[in-house]
Amino acid sequence: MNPRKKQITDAAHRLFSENGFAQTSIQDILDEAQIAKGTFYNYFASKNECLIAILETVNEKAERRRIELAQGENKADENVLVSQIAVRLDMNRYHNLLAIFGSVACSDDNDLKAFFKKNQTKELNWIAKRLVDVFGEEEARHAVDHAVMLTGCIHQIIRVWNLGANTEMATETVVQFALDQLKPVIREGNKKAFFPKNWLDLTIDSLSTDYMEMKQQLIIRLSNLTKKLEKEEKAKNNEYVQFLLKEFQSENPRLFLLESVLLSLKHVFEGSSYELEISQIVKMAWQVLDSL
Amino acid sequence: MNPRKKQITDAAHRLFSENGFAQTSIQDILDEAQIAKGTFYNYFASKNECLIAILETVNEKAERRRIELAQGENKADENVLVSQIAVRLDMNRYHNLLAIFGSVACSDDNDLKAFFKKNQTKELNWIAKRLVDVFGEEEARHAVDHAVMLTGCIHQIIRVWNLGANTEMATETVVQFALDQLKPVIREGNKKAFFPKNWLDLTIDSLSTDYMEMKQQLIIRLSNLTKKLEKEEKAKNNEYVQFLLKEFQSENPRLFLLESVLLSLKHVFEGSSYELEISQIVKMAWQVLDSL
DNA sequence: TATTTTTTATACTTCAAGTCTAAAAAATAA
DNA sequence: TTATTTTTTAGACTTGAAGTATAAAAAATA
Repeated sequence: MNPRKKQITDAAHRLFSENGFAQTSIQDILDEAQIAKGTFYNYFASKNECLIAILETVNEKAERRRIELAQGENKADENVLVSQIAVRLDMNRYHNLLAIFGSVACSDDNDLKAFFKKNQTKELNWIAKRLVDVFGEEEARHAVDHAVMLTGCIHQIIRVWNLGANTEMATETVVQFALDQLKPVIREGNKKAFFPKNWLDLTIDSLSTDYMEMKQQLIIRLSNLTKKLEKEEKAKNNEYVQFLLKEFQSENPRLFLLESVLLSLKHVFEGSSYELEISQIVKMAWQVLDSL
Repeated sequence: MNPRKKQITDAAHRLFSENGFAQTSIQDILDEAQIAKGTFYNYFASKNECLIAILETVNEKAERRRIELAQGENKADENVLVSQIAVRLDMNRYHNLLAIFGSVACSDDNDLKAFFKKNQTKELNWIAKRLVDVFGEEEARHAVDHAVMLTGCIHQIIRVWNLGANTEMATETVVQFALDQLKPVIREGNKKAFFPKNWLDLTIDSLSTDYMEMKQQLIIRLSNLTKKLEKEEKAKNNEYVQFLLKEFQSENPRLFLLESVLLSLKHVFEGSSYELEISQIVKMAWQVLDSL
């Protein structure tokens, strides 16, 4: 990273950790980093952008540490997983990020929101994958469900702990406890999954903020869907999808038509097994429409 | 509630729901409620106070609804519990409160923080109690653990669902799923509990913002502790506790002494079974010290 | 009707975010 | 080295929201 940029993020990082994100003004950062206002705005458009830069370095650090922890170990070793998960919690705590994660929900900055969404999705995906490593292939279909529950438990335990205690609980203890508790759930394999297959992958697709790219992905998903519907000979429902596909691909998509068809689409697929996929597609489509 | 106050909170409530808490300026509220700035500040010292007033009415509504749902039903009926838990989630969703809960973490308003802490503690306590209703007395020792995990799972599932879908998931479905998943955990009774006995009650004690009251509670807890230590003949450790008790009760507590003893206290009890209780007491004590 | 309380309109202060500019300093090219 | 370009600086300026202050009007109460 550009040394001046680093000088700024370092200063901001110190202040955010010590005093909190919302409590730190840009002026504070300027004073701490000993730079002029113009310089700051030369590198960042806002405090939020500066925060993203910081969080990215923290992410990289966490990722490296996780790789280190796995080095030379058996990837099915539960203890490795526990300490790997704890790495991120420790990072959060060390950098006082919990408070920041809170402030983000209140911010209406779309970039920042997208950043956090992407992060969370990545983290869950990673944990799901590792659960399969540890608990075997038969875990695959439920891995996302379990990753979600595991992280939910861990965070809530930490939150509640902090309600009443001022000592810090060792993160590994929490992770280990949550995992132990959930083991009977994980082992009980014959259950119906909550989240649809590939839920997180599909989610990631819709996280792009580049509308051209998003449109491409939308078209891909629509054409996949239409193929699937063709196979199942659901011609009636397929009409809608094919229409959307054609219209989105055309030179000048007619907005009013797309809007109208999107509105009906959800109703058409209500109750079908495609309901969820449709819901994601519709969401993406509206975003693309906004950009047209 | 005073009709004018209600007029203001109603307007604010509308705006918070529609546009979000952070996005609503006080001026917006004045316009919506058709009142002058002075009137607003006549009833609330800040936007946060206004928010608390709103949340209190929502709380009451949720509480009433839960009582209704239990009317004439068997309190051990799992389905009642599920819909009772869902009540609050529906409230949150209906009033768009999730975003608000986020913004609170970023606020440095102590009253607001205390309010949320108290709310969360109450909710967990309530769920823990109800878990005992449904799963029997043998659940008592683990009820808090399970309440924490259950709420953690529920919230995380909803969060992740909202990452990728734009349809709203029926809250009862989520609650039912989480509860079903956790049943093997709940039924496996012979585990070590994570949260100490009465954790939440103890936590509630430390939520008061009235320092006099807090001091009284601190004294009560110290004297309980010293009695317990006496029974166990831990004279050495008891010296510290008894000293603190006497000093806090004295007319003019010597701050420097208290500070110094509090610092050692944690080390003295490190590793003992009192570690957690001590940690809470120390936390309270520091708050009381701040007020002296 | 007289008095007190509440409400209003408006001006004011404070504070932080962010823009703009002209000059100084530093980096780079010739 | 000198000339040119880029980066940095200091500080003035705009905007917008929070919150304070005040005197007059309106409403409630005695």
